[in-house]
Amino acid sequence: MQRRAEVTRNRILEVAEIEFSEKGFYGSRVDEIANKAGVNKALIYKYFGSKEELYETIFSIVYERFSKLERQLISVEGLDFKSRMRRFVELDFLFLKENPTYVRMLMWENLNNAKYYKEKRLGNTKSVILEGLDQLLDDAKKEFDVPEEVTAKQILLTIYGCGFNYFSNSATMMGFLGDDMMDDSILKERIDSVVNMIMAYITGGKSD
Amino acid sequence: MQRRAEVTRNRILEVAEIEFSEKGFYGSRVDEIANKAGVNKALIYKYFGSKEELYETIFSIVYERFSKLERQLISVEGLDFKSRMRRFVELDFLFLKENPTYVRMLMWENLNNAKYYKEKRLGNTKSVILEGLDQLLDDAKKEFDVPEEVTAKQILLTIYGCGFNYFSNSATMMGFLGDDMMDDSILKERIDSVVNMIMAYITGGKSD
DNA sequence: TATAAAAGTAACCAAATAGTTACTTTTTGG
DNA sequence: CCAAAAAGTAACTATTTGGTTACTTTTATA
Repeated sequence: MQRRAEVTRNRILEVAEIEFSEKGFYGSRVDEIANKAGVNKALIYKYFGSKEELYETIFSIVYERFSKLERQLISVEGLDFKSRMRRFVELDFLFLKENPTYVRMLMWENLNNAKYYKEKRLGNTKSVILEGLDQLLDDAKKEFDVPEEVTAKQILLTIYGCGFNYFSNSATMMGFLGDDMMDDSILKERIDSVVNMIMAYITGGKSD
Repeated sequence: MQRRAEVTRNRILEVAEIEFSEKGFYGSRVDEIANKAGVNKALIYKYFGSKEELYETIFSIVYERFSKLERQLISVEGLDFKSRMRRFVELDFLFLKENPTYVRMLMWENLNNAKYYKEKRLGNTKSVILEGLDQLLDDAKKEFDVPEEVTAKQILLTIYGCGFNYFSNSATMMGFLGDDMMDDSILKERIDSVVNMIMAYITGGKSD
């Protein structure tokens, strides 16, 4: 592929990512993607074959960014357990804040019963994350008296649940929170709360 | 409106709820809704005016079910604070499990920047919920030494976040959890974990 | 039971949309 | 510098889709 073609291809990808994340597969129009990319529609079919394959390509790219984050999460650094846990939660929230297209594409994907997610066998990093969190918990057990029921799985569900939901449902949450949920200080409060809650859970309240 | 008309109208509503929750506004086809309801398409326009108004009607109906739950949540019963908190979380999880169309419609709605949610000024019950949770917290303060940073807002975000996300993202979570997330014992484990975590947070680990 | 109103339908339309074909322009290597 | 290959386009098609119109059937009641 020539230089010019790569530039054009990337322009299509950029535009299509925004379109698909905003409107989903059904809501997006190939004509509109072509127009916004300043390109003839036929070129999209030449490069990507079909609307569906274009969508798949975009989803893989966007999901890969999250996979990269997960690889960071498994070896999170910090002086003690709490600061490592804080960093873990912070990295997750920060990623979600800075990657709204990921949040939206994962929502579309879940509404579509994770069709492409399953097809491409993504989510295999998850067991790696669980192992990493398990090791983190082992370290916690040296510092604190961790209750038996505390598992990496439950903690991950809590962090991912609180994190993802904060951003995915912000439109319907906005109203009742009143605040600007994307405001840095509000966000910091939320992160602090999640960290402290998890710490209380893990340490049985004897963390300080 | 005659008896027959009401039956027909309800049949359309039932079918449309499934269609819209499964495929969203753009993915749903008026023709298909008409076919599945065993009705001529023109009748849908006679009753509801447009595809958009039909969607709005459905969304209001589905959201009202959640509003009803919230009215239950504010006056949750129980012997002590922990059992009331448990009941609160249980009711939320149970509702989400039994109302998959609500979960999906709220996801569509959030992807649509809460257009109808805002238009219809839904979510006004949220401040009522916050007040209810505040009163629950006041009761907790009689029993336990509750840290200052603990607020109704943060607890609600945690419960709603963990609850909603568990169901909304189950398709992409399934893979890494391995289990059947809808299995009663797995679900009970999750609820227990959320309750215990919140209790540890609120009581500073001195709940038992 | 006659009739008016309500319930319901067949068949159509205009616009939109995914995808294709035959063509022109640009780039590059010998 | 020129021919072949790659990049890119204009204009088309078949189908789908939201929406409408003119019509028939059913129901209730005076």
